[in-house]
Amino acid sequence: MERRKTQSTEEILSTLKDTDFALSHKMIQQRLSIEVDRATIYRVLNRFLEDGIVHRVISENGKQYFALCEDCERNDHHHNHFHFRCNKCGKVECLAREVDIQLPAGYTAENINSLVTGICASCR
Amino acid sequence: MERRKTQSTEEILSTLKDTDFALSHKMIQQRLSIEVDRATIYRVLNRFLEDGIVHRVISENGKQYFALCEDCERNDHHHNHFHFRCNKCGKVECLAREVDIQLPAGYTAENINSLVTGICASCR
DNA sequence: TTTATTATTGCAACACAGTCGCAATAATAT
DNA sequence: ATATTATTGCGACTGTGTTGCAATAATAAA
Repeated sequence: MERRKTQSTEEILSTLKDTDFALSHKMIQQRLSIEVDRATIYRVLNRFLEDGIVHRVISENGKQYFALCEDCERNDHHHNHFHFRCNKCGKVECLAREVDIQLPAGYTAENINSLVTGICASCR
Repeated sequence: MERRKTQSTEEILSTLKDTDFALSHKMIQQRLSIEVDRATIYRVLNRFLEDGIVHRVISENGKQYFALCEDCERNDHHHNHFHFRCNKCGKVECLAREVDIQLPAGYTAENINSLVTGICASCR
């Protein structure tokens, strides 16, 4: 199953590259210079996820937000950093701070989703 | 706006008390001995939230899970603990470990949602 | 106990996120 | 230029959570 270079994927990727915070599918759609179907955006993003190009955060509003991976290798992701969503401007940022998980004995972690909501510095 | 003691609220509350992990609205509905409308369950839970009786976690599946507050005062909540959802049995547990938030300068936190998914000890 | 007040409920309808099947399209290989 | 098949758009669908409204029921007052 090879991946093909299409206008949609290119556009979505460059949108993500142009932004230094995480985006919901809707935010992405609005920023695209071409019209792309909702379902397609989700499919592209899910492909990016599989390929380790982006990571995903779930916010308290139940929505998915996507952001480019910074220093991830295909099989060595470290997305155990905190995220922050501003209740005013709605931006979801990746925070530098890492989450140090210490699970009880016998528990194994597969995924971490850590999000703090509040007011960001520029909205204060 | 006083609160009234109804069969629904009593049932939902005791369901939460009987369980040592967080429940989705559906899990609650299934555990009730009486039939309660979906909307009512949500309304009751949201009232509980307002009153500081329960706290809510959002999981990676986008669903809300509710659990009784343990040592919370009405105006002094500390829900900055981690949660864990098992990918096998689906249980969402509150972990003892607290999250120590250290936000960048100028940021203020209002809410924390920290969830780790994986496999729990009993499902391993 | 009866009556009045109003919080709560059930129902239906809704908004929204995310997914999926399918036929049409377009990117790559031949 | 042609064949292959990944990708797309469309529509339909599932599920979560919310809301308006009239009916019900819990409490207070008489």
